[in-house]
Amino acid sequence: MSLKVYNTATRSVDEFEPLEQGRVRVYACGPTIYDHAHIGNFRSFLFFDLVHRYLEWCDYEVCFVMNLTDVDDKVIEAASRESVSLEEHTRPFGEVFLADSTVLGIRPADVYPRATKYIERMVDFIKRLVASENAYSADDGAVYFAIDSFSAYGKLKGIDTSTLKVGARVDHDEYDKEDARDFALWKAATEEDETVGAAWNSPWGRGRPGWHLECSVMSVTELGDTLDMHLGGEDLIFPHHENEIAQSEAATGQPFVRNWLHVKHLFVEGQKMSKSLGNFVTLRELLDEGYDPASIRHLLISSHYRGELNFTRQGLQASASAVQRLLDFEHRLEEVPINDLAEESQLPDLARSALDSFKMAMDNDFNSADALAAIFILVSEVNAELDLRPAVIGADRDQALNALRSMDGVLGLLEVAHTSRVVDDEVTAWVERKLEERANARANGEYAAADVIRKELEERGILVEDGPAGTRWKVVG
RNA sequence: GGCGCCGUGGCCAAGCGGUAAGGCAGAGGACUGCAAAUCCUUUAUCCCCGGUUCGAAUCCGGGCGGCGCCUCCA
Repeated sequence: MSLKVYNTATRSVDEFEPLEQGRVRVYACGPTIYDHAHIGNFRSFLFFDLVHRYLEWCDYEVCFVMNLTDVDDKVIEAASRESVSLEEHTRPFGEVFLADSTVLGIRPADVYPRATKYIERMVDFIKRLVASENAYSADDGAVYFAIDSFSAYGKLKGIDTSTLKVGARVDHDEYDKEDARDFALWKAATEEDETVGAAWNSPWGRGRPGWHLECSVMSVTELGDTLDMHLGGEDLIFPHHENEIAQSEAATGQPFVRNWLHVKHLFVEGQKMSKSLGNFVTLRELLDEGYDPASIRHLLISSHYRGELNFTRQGLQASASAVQRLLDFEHRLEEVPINDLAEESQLPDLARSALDSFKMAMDNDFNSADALAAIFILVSEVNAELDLRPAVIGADRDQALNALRSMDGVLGLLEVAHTSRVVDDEVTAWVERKLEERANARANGEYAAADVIRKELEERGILVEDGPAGTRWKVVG
C-alpha cells in the first residue's frame, strides 16, 4: 500500500509519486498577515500539518514551504487605516500566527517566505512573461497576464473561460486590460501604496506585485519549477491557483504542480464563517473561553479535509472527552504493572494491526477521521486486554505504547495535550497536600470528610481517581 | 446561467459493489466506601422513487432538501 492523494487538477485520487524519489517538495498557501487567523484558516493549516507530518512519517525527506503574504490590497488598506507601514502592520500578525500555530502543534515550515522579500525576483519573472508575450504592459502602468496566450487556462477549475461572466470580477472601465479576464501581474502604485511603503521600482514604473504572482515566484525560487504538492483552501482554486499555473508554466515551460490539494471551508455553528455574519472565531477567543488546543486540534482533524465540517462548541466538548480518553489510556500504559515473566498478551498484535489500519487510512488521501478510528480501536482493545491481566511483559507494553505514540506523531493530539495541560508547581503542591489529607481521612474511614476534599478539588478542575495502585489526579476540561 | 459538493443512529463522523468503523452523549451491568477510569451489554438498513447487479449506503437516472465556487477570502 502506498499513498494516494486526491488531485484537484484530475479530480481523482491518484497514486502519489514525487518528482524525485524519496523527496517531497510542498508549498502551502499560508495566511495574509493583515489580521488574526481564524479557526477556519486553521482547519487548512492543520490539514497541511497532517500532510507534513505524515509524509515524514512515511520517511520522505520533506521540504515544506509556507508563504506569508505581507503585501496585497487588504494589507495595504489595513496599514493605511492605522497609518503605519506595511512592515509595521504585518510583523505582529506574523508573529501571532506562528505562535498560534505552535499552540495547535503545527510543525514549523522549513521556509516562510514573505512576498516583500521577493520583489526583484517577481519583476524578473514578469519580464520573462512580457518577453514571451504572455503578458503586456498597459497604459495604466500595470502589467497583465494575457490568458488567451495560455491555452490550458481554466483547466484546474474545469471552466471554459469563454463562459466567465465578464464584468463580474472587475469594473471594466477602471482597468486598461485588453481582456477583462486578464489578471494583474504588476499594479501601478497609488498614493496610498507609497505612503505605507508598498511600492517598488520596476521597468513599468513604481508599483507593486499582483497577489497571484507571489506564490509562483516564491515557490519556484524555494522549491524549483515543479512542486510535488501545492496546498490551499478551496477558495483558492479559482482564480488564484489557476493564475499561478498560467504564469508559472508560461514562464518556466515546466509543469508547475503535480498534485493540488484543497481543503473545504469550515462552517461555524451551522453557518459559513464570514465577516458580514460576524461569526469569525479566532483561536484566541476559544482559548479564552477555556477550550484547550488539543480539543480544537481534534475537532478540526476529525473529518476528512474535503468533507464538510461544522465547528461547534458542542463538538469541542465531545473532542475534549475524546482527547481525555487518549490521555487516560497513555497514562494507563505507562503505569501498567510490568512482569517479564507474565504470560504473553495480545498487545503486540493489537499494536501491529493498529499501525496497519492507521497507515491504510492515511494512505487513503489523508483520511484522518479513519486514522482516528484506528487509534481508538487500539485504545479499547488494549484496555480490554489489560483488564484481563495483573501484569504484562515490558516489551509488550512498549509495543503498544510505541504504536500509540507513533500514530500520535502524526495526529499530534497527545503531544499538544501534554504541552497545554501542564500544571504549575504551586497548584501541584496544593493538590498533593489535599490528597494527603484525604488519604488520611480515608484510612480512618472518614469518607464524608474525604468526599468534601474531592469536591473541593473538583471545583478547581482536578479530578481524583482511586485505583488499585493508589490515587491519581488529573486536570480536566 | 456555468462548474461542483453533500444528505449515514440523539450529536459528530468513516465507508469507494459483498449484508453499517470510530468518537461523544444515553441506558443497564461489572468493578469502587462512594466516585472516576476501565470493561461487558444495548440504540441505524444509510433523504425518497426507479434502474443495473446474484448482491448497493456504495454504480446509473429522476426527485426532494442543504451548501460551495464563479468577486477579496484557508
